Amino acid sequence: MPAERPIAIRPLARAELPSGAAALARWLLGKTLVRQRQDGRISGRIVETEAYVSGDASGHAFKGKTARNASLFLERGHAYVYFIYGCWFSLNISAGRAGVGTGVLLRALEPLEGFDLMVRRRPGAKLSDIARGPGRLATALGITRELDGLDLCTGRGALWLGDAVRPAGRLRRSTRIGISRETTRLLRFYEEGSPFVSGPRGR
DNA sequence: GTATGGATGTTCT
DNA sequence: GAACATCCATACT
Repeated sequence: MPAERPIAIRPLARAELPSGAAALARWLLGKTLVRQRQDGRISGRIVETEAYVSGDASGHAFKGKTARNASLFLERGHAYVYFIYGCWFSLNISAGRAGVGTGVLLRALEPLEGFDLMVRRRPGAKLSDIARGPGRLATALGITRELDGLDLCTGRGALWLGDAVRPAGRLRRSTRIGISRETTRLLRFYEEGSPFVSGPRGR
């Protein structure tokens, strides 16, 4: 809901982030993503993530480092933004040591601040749909390639990670969505019962 | 409520 | 030329 004043959000330091995509993906649930724009601040609780682990055939880093996926090979806590299906951006967070190539896809947010700013980019969307799904999340927050490679552990700037403002609920896991390889691995994590999670009612 | 298919651009074969 | 970590409108039950 739109807050009159900014919520107090404590920035996360890199040392706090677990290393490894699966560990980071679980740990990020309940944490806060903050998008600072000219016209104000957008923030949300992370309620759904997917891990793309090292050596994972469905991960973009699988075939090695290229110009496109270079940000996945940065030390954990950096943004990897890519363009997909000709229409959408997706936001990932690198999860390993420098040079490894692993990350966490952010799939859905529960809005905390800046709902009006999100609606401006996704006219007509309901609160519960505004950042439900990776493409919608990126659109609602105005995330584009410009943010690719950004360090999210600075506590300031255009995009950064903050601590949970409310503890994460019960954690659930499932197979990942929208991939054609390594489809049986349980590397999608989400908060149980959250209406802000993508997919048909849990899974 | 679910199912289907089109749109769109970048990357890599 | 194909595949792609998706979304939305439309057409159904």
